[in-house]
Amino acid sequence: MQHLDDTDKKILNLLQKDSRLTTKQLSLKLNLSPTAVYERIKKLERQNYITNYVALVNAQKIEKDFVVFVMVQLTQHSTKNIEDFEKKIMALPEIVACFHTSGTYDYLLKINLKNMKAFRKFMIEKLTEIPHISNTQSVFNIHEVFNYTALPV
Amino acid sequence: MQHLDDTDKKILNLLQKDSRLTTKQLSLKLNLSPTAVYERIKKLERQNYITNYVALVNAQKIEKDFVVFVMVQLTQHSTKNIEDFEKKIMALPEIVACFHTSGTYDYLLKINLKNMKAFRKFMIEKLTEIPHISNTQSVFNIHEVFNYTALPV
DNA sequence: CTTGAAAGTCGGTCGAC
DNA sequence: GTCGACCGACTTTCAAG
Repeated sequence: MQHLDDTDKKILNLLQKDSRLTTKQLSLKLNLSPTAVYERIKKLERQNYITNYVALVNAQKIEKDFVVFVMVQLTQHSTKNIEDFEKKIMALPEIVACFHTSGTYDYLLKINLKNMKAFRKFMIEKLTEIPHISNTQSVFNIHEVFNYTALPV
Repeated sequence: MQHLDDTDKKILNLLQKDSRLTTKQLSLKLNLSPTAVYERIKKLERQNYITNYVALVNAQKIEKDFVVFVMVQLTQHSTKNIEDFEKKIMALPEIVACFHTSGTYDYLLKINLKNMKAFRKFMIEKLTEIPHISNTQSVFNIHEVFNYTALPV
């Protein structure tokens, strides 16, 4: 499968919103047989268009809805420093995303915590303990307008 | 359920990584009966700890792995302007996340596109068409170190 | 691609502890 | 809270067109 046809795209868009849709339900939406839908999904999985299926958890309910974006500048950009830094970052469960970025700062981190107090503790005890950091800037999330896991196909 | 016990937390952590685990598979990992696991999952769903189940799609395969973070400054912060802006932003499928933030800029947008050319087109034809924007700064993703959908419970 | 059928598994419900 | 048993619905595979 070199490119996806409209039916494949519809399947991907639907499953990105709700992976619990059965082949039967999908077959009704797509005017296809359940077997055909099944074969297409298996193909999408086999060819790695679909990487995995996950449950999404409510950050508020588990008290992890205080979100901060921390931009980090490194002292030097040697391979060793970068590998060192990324390794240390990966070990911190509060950091849910880490992007190596262009611009003034080298990394953009997304942190999920309980509240400001937890953030203060995290910064003092964990992030500033990591070597090679020269400077950070924290941007606080005031309101999450939206944050999709789905990509438009 | 006011608070989650260790078993609930384990279930949430496991399902956040792979929602296709059956109650039977979970029961073996947790030394519990499948029914007990089933009841706990249903409770977690009912009480909105688990909001939904989704398929994750490989951004590379669908040519949407060029990621840019755009920070946006508004001209004025009136309620009308904010509502207006957020509404327009929501209508753009390239924008996969939008956070109202503290600091110099008012919004942090995450954009998924094919390449730089598509980004240029997006900026010229779509983003700058939106009213009330005074200033933007684009930060390009050089490398995604990690980007989890799972939160540590 | 379709239909139909078969086998095995799972989700979901039940009564009982 | 736990468990074992049950049944219908589903997934998954296959044959045939």
